[in-house]
This record gives sequence, structure tokens and C-alpha cells, in this order.
Amino acid sequence: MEQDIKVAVDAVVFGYTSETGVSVLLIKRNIEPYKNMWAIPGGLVKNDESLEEAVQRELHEETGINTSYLEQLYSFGTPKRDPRNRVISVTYFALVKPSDFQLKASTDAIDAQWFNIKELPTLAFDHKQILEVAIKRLKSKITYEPIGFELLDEKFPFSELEKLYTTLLDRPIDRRNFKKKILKLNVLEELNEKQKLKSAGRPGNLFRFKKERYFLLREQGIVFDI
Amino acid sequence: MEQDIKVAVDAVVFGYTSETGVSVLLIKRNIEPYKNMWAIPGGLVKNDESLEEAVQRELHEETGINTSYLEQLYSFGTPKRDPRNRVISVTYFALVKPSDFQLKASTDAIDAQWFNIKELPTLAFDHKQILEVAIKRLKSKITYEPIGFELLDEKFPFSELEKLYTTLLDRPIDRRNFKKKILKLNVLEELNEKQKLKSAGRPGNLFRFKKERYFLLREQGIVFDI
DNA sequence: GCAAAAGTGTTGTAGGTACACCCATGC
DNA sequence: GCATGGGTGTACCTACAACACTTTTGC
Repeated sequence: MEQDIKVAVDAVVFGYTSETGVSVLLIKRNIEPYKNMWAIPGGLVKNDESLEEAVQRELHEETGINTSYLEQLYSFGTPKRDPRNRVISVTYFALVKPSDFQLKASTDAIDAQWFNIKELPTLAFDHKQILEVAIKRLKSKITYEPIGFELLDEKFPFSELEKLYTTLLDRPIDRRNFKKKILKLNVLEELNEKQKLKSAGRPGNLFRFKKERYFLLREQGIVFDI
Repeated sequence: MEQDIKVAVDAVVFGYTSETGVSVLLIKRNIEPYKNMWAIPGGLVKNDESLEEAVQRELHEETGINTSYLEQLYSFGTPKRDPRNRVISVTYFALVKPSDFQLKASTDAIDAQWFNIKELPTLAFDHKQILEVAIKRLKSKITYEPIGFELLDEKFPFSELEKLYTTLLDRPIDRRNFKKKILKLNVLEELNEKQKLKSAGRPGNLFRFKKERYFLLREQGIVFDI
């Protein structure tokens, strides 16, 4: 028999806010199978578009989001992973700043929503497994590439970066040592602005990351340990 | 129009011998397109087999090789990468000991042969690009996982391991420091046998790697720097 | 003035790097 | 005996980890 396999792309999109922690973007499915269940955004690749184009398109259609940090994660192809047909899914890993976007649902999705990675709902298909791979990648990546900056607002107090790392690594970090290491990368620019605190406490200086230096480091596959 | 995309798997198989250095296994295509050109072994996935099963099957059919070290590398899906149809290729990365196998060609391949990674022939499709990704992965992986052992014979003199690393890293290594680092991993067992040299020189002790310890390290995603 | 959060330096230690001479074998 | 390759130890230095008190702000 002729090969009868479909090709899909799915995107695991991570975001971070200090209130909600590290979150992943999920959509509520509007069609069978797994109707009304939460799933990773994605869909079938069109005949004439590249895989990357397909992810960006599906992501935009289903959630309204565009992302500048997108890398391939893994391809899943177990025969029965989709009950309808055989579907190979090429999955992607994306990082965004949630505050940059207003989530919007679409025809295929009733709803699109951020979920803290520690409080995930039951997921459609093998998406639980995909998320596990993605979360593992995120946790490992943050220790050797300064991707934290993709997740933070343009200007942020140093404590935000520290909170992000603490959350992801799931352990406390020594503030002084952490700051020394990050500053040594020379990727941060300290601004003459202070953070606006909601409550008591000394306001911290705001930082911005230097784009050129940051992209240079990423290209060189920079290695740093936290 | 309905989706019309085929799914293939391809395997980049690396081997090492001290005579030929780090080599990759290629097949000479027996069919159009790119007939008589060298290519990475692979082929279309069958409807009811997993991706891993497909790679192992194709690899065995085309070259006679079985591999115990196999991991997914990357998926390539540019629309025009195959001139016939749209084909998504899920590529894999394999390590073998060339001495374990007698290469044999098959119907789809006139010939199967090892090529030093520095002396590659012109390749079919986008296989040059695939190989570049694979070689990059190999070079980086060898610095943080002790995969070198997958490439060496069961018993080997320490100098073989050193040669392998020197070749892959493309720089000289301090023998004493290298030995200290490797031995600290506690993954090697020193045997009471000496190497048989072809020419002059003091014969070295043979080593064997401790399987349990080695697999434990791999599971833990061990990090070591050369 | 007190609670909350940010800012800041030093010291000890472990691990990495650099480095050169002797030993066993083949011819 | 000479050429080839293997085996081995030390000293310096850098980089990381551990660690606590002061400052600024809100209330």
C-alpha cells in the first residue's frame, strides 16, 4: 500500500510573568477528536510551505501570537498517536513575552490560554509527552544559553531574571554570585531607571539586554553555568 | 488540495577506526533521481512502523548494519528538497564500530562505503546540509557525553580514545590531563593486556568501558569537559 | 520604625591547565 | 642503539561557592 501519512507541526510556546511563573500556551480544541480538551497549538503542513512557515502560520491563526524565538524540538511519529490517521508531528519550541500579545481564539480553538507548567490540564493526543520533552529542553537550555531574555520584558529589574531562573531551576540561587556571572557575560545594560514596586521594598535598577551582544553569544553557542 | 507529503527517515551513521579516522556511512544510489550519487541511507516510512523501526530497517536493508546508538537528529522539510514529491525527512544520528560489520549493498544501492568526514563526495538531495548538522552534533556531543566509547572496539588502548578526540576536536590534547579527566569518570576498566603494535613503540595497556557505569552516566546526561 | 526587597566584597578551595622526562618495544 | 609511542606528577592559577550586613522604599 502507498504511504498514507500526514505531516503536522505543533508549537510549544513558553512565556513568563512574575505573577504566573513559567507558562505554556495551550488551546482548547473545538473539533473532534479530543474536542474541548486542551492541546498544543498546531496543524497540518500545507503542500507548499516550509515547516517553519507552517508553525508560524498555525500559531498565529490559533492564538494570534508571532514569535521570534523558534527552534525545532523533536519529531513524534508513533503509529497510533492520532486516532484518525497516521500523523507525524514536527514539534517546535518557542519563547515569547506574554505581555506582547493579546490572546485570541479562532475557529479551530474555542479558547487560548496560558498555563503554569506545574499546573497543566489533561492534554489531547500525546501532547503531555511533547510538553515533557519541551520543558526538559527549556530547563536545560537556560543553563547554557542566555535565553532568559527572550521571556522578559524589554526593561526588567535584575530580580526578575533571578526569579525566572529560580523558578525554572527549582532551587534557590545566590543573588551575588548570579549577578556576577550574568554581568560577566556583558550582555546587560544597566539603565538609570528604577523599578516601580507594588509594595514595600527598595526599588531595583532596570536592565535591558544588549541585542547585538546577545545574538553574538547565541550564535557562538555560548556556554555558561548558573 | 489535500496534503500530499511523504515521510522519510535517513540515518547519519558515524564510525571510527584509527586508520581512516572518523567516517560516515554512505550509499551509492541505484535509482533516479541522483542515480550513481552518494547519499545518506534512508527511505520512506511504512504505514505501520515507528520512525525508529523505519530507520533501523532501512539501514539494515541498505547497508547490513544494525546500531545500538541511535538518536533523532533533526527533521528537514523544505518544499523542494526532493525533486519528485514533497518529502519530509526525519533524520537520525547513529554510532557504530565499523569492525562489527561487513558492509553489503542492496537493490536500492550499488555500493555502501565509509567516507572520512573530511573527504566527502558530492551528495544527493540536501544531504550535505544534513551531514553538516550531524557532524556539528557529533563534535559538540563528544565534549559532554562519553559517546566516544560507542565508536571504539571493546578493548582499546588509551591512545585510541585520545586519537579519536584529537581528530574530532581538531586540536591537540594534553595526554596527562585527558587521562586524568576520563579516569575520574570512573567509566574505564584497565585490563592486564597490552596492545599489539604494528610498529615500534611501547605497547599500551588495553581498556574496556564499564557498561553499567557508562549507561548510568548517559542517562544522567553527564557533563564533562575536555 | 519596621517590614520588604535590593545592593554589595571577600575568602577559601577545588579543579583545570601547563609542562618534561623516563620506559618499553621493534628494527 | 635509536626511533617510536606510552606512561606518569607537580605547581600555579583561575573560577566557583559560601557567606551577612547595609540601603532604600512603603506603610
